[in-house]
Amino acid sequence: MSSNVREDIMAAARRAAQAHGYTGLNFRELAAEIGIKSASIHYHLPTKTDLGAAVAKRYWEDSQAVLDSLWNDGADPAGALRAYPGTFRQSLENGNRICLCSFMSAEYDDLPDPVRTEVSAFAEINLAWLARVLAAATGQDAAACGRRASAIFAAVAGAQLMARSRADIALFDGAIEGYREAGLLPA
Amino acid sequence: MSSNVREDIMAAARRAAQAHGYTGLNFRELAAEIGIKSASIHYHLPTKTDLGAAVAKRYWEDSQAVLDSLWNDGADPAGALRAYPGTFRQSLENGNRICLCSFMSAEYDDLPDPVRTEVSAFAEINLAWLARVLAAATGQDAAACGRRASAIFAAVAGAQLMARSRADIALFDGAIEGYREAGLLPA
DNA sequence: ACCTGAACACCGTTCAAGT
DNA sequence: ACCTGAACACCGTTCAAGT
Repeated sequence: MSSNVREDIMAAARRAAQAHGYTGLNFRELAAEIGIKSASIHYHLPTKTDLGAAVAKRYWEDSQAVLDSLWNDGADPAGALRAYPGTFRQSLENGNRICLCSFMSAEYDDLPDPVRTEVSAFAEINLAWLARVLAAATGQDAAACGRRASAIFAAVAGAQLMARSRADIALFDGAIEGYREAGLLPA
Repeated sequence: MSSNVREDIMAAARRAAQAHGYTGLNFRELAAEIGIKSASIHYHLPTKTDLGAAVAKRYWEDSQAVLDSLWNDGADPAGALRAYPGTFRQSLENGNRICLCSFMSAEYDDLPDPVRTEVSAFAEINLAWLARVLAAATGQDAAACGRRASAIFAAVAGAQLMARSRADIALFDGAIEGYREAGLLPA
């Protein structure tokens, strides 16, 4: 069995980053949580940049898998669209956390390039998935689906951010309901 | 003339917080920008909590004034609604910055209570303004306008965040256009 | 292979002391 | 009233030494 420690670091760093961001990530707290010394982390992930990039990459890979399990050229694209906000709701359920990439988007100015790359990838896979689902659900052209995908992605991330600021998941549900009533999301 | 220094601190802190957040706010850089020593800032704003709360309070007060100048029980509520995303666009135009309160919403876990209070106030005045404008524009009941206000506020903040993550203001415009096409915002 | 203590250079925050 | 020196706590990183 190869390193469980590296996986433990990745998991703890992901949870921490979803609550405190890249800036708020620190080796000493991470190490204490895992039960090793902070210097040991550097054996697995040499620098903070490496850690941040690895965590963000894993994050969008996991998200990609979740989205693919939700819909992948199958039936019921409208149902997948209806379920999409739920993938963001989970972070709030999990200790009022938010999307790792939303937090890191705010921190854009202070992000090393390798981390920025992975944050962009998260947006890209969400946008691409939404555009494909929208095309299947509505039959509209690629440009229209792209704009709509962009609108839905930004809107759902925004709802999550607003809910976090009050530590109230009902605010998330309210905003999503508002999107449905307005026609941005399917009822 | 009372303290210009305090105003200089407030202005520099606001710009910094819109780019680096509350955590990224630091006395030494602020001081260097103003031309005093970092310890001197504490004479005007005793703690980082005081600074953060003062800056966030000023931020929503200024926003309130901007919104009131945009619409205050006058004619053309639909026009005011159309202009609303522009108030968020300005931050992006200003060095790819974002709403101070969006950044601080992400940082919720690390915010002292007095700062949280002012962050909440920003959301409240936006929500209240939007609900009033929507009521005037659509004639719908208070509950429906409240949900719609919540949806618009979250969506516009989300569009801003997404645009920052790519340093591309066209992504903001694209998402807003998507909201219009979907019917969340008036065309 | 994997972990650690100790040290390094650096930085934000605080407060007693200065003028 | 207004400002600062200096101490303090904490950070990411390195590296020699340990198992």
